[in-house]
Amino acid sequence: MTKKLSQLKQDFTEGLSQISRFWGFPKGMGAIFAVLYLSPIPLSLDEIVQQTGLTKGAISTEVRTLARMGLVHRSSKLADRKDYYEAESDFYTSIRSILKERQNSEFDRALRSVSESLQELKAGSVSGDEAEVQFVYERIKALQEFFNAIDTLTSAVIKLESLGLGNVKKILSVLK
Amino acid sequence: MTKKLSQLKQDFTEGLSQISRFWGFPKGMGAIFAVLYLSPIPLSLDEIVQQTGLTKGAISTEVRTLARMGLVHRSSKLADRKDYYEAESDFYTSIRSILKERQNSEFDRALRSVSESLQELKAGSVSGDEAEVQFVYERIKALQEFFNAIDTLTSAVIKLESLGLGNVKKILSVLK
DNA sequence: TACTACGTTTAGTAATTACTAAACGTTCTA
DNA sequence: TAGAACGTTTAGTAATTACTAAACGTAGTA
Repeated sequence: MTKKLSQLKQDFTEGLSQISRFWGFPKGMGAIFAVLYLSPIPLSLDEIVQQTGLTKGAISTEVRTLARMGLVHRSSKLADRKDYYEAESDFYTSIRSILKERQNSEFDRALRSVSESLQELKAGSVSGDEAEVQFVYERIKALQEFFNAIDTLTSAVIKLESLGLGNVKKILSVLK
Repeated sequence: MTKKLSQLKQDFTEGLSQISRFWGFPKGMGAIFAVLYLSPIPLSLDEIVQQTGLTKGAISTEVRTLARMGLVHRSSKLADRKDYYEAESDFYTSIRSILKERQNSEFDRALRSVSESLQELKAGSVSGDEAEVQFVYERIKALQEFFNAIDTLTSAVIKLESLGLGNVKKILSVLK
């Protein structure tokens, strides 16, 4: 029982869409990436429209965030006004740029607010039941230390010029 | 300038709500966790209602998923029909159970569909332009290898009886 | 047995997010 | 200068998700 290549591509795209949603991204984003990832040549906006069924507007914005995350790259041909996009094929590279992206986002702001709470407690400028204040202090401190560990870890990953299979293996060997 | 402990707790809760949303969880979930995390004693559903402003229904369901993820624990006092909840305070433990959670979820299904695509290509049961089939095959294979690496890594983390600061440091030392 | 105190489920609503369709601005071409 | 071929923005809609209010089920108490 054979299957058309186009059908296979579609199934694959479907799968990536789900994965995308699972990670909290729009499913359209997964679809766009999938189409680009399976294309041997860079595609224009309109070609992506054709292959995904989404509208130009949606793709225009989503492809931009994909580019910001380093998952796709924009290029252009001389004497052609169209933009072309192709998928980054080294996922380790992508991961790094996603992490980088996330470091200076909303998350950081929220994180900072946790730090602030801790500062206030440290400075003794919080009134309330002594024992409870102490308890809350310990807890928030523990949380912050955890966040710091995560942050250190991601920074380390970002700094690697390539997280490759080699590094993954190294990590594995240390962990067992 | 001093601040009431209750105010500080509220700010902190606000912060965790944002972080929760950032990671694709309902913000209420973050709030519930925050309240439990800052409480020296386990809290009943109704106490959580009071401190978060959410309804019992919502909390009932969300606290359950928190428990499934290993972020909170349910307990009960003798001669008291109420359920009590307290936060897991070792985040490394939490991470492990979250990872465990995720391994047998939607994600796996989607992942398997990718594997299937690969199988079909391997078996030669896909018709289409030869060169393109080959290209698609290479790409999907690369993706799967990446997924496998991730999977191996998370499995390794899950197996550690404790991912502690020690292990984090080990990883760091290997990476640089 | 009926009453109360709880947690859960359900049906509906509010809020958020993903998307569409169409107007728009810019740049190139004639 | 007008027109065409683009990508982008915007205003509105559809779909999804988070939540509320209230009915429900169960177990313990009088």
